[in-house]
Amino acid sequence: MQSYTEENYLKTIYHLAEKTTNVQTNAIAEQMQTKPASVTDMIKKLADKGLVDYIKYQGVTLTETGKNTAIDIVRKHRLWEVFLVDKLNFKWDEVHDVAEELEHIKSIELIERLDEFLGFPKADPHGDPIPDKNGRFAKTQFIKLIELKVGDAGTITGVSQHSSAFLKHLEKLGLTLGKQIQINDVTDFDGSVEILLSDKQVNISREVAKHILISSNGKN
Amino acid sequence: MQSYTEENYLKTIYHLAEKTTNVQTNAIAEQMQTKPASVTDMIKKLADKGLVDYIKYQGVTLTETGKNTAIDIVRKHRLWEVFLVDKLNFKWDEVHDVAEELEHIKSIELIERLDEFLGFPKADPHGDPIPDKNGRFAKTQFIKLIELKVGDAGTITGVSQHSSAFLKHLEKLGLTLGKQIQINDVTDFDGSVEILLSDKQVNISREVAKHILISSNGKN
DNA sequence: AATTATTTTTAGATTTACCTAAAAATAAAA
DNA sequence: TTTTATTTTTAGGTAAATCTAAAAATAATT
Repeated sequence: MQSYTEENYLKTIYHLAEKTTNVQTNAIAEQMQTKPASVTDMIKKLADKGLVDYIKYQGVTLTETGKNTAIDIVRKHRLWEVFLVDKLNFKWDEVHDVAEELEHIKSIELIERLDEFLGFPKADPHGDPIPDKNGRFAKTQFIKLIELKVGDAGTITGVSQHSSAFLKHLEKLGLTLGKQIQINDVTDFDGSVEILLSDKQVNISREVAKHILISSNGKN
Repeated sequence: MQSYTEENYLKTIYHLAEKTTNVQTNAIAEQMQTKPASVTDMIKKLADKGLVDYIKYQGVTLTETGKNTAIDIVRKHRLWEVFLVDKLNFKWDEVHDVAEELEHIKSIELIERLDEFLGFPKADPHGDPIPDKNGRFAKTQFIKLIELKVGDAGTITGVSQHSSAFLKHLEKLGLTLGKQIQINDVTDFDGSVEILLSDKQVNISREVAKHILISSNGKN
């Protein structure tokens, strides 16, 4: 059984490990709004519990057990987000903080039943995949919108940026999950992208285009 | 802003205050499965924060602020219980522990929306009243089943005992909330009560009868 | 390779919520 | 009204998760 804090460390390490194999102390500290010294302390504790492998000055990796625990927290977080949006009508930019608390509720039964109540969703409101109860993710084939060529079409199925500002911006432009889009043009000058969104012409900056994930319809 | 632990103390004091005005240190300790010395420590802290009035050796009472905080936690607890039973199909004897965790989730918006989602319920799965967002309880007129006379009839609307064993027992006898009952006889020998429950004759012990709450239909 | 900069760890403190054991206050009984 | 019993508090200590400041290891630069 892990404490609330230990769970947060595991989750953070899990997410950071998606980018680098050995997760650095400083990176964890920054992500968790704490100091490197505190991270070192906690890492030792997690290592003692067999949740991470740790070599001094070399960063950490999750053990099998640690990874499973982290995935379980991610699962809970994302299921709660679905609940908040689908059932309680929260907007996709409002759910993160509350889910951050709800993810630590311990009952397994609760999550099983919540999953069923929500219809076993495969993705959260931002398109992030929800692992099943065995920790397995459905395979997803995302392409960043920025990588599409003129003429390519697809469906918006995710975002790789979860800040409220970004999500509200997308909402205003009408770029929400499930929407069909087609690339009309890429501006040479600033790299902004002209897209066709249900007969409407929308221009988005290169920065925005980087963080929209598309699943292509057939040909690619 | 209170800690998880402080909230639990306030809630416990609130419940104990329903029986005695000045809540004793030992009573709190017993209820919270902790030691009197720890309670004294926490009481001082709560007093410093203006959440309880405290005179040494004389027990505590909640201040207005303390009481409002406690009621808010009770509200959350009971709404989550409704959610668990109505939406996730938990049994009424299975919800307490999970609600005990959920009640500490902080978002006000969450509770407002949950309340609406559940249809603004007035009572939890055990018949306990749910305060509205201003902390006001709907007036309830309960009579203990044990106090009814032969011939009296009414509806089961609550229980004053929440142990899993008791609730399962009631479930097995068919004595669930909303059921109509009538008193057929009270046994001289052991004080057990014969009741009529949808044409069936059911005998319940005096002890059980003490903890079933009835709202009488018209005449009383 | 030596120096400088960065990252990480250690050492020693602090805060929160506990604890045990002993002392003090209050309540009950002789 | 003493004595005894109960309740409550104080004193001193522990474990978890932090912190700051300083030391040690690693990485980058000249």
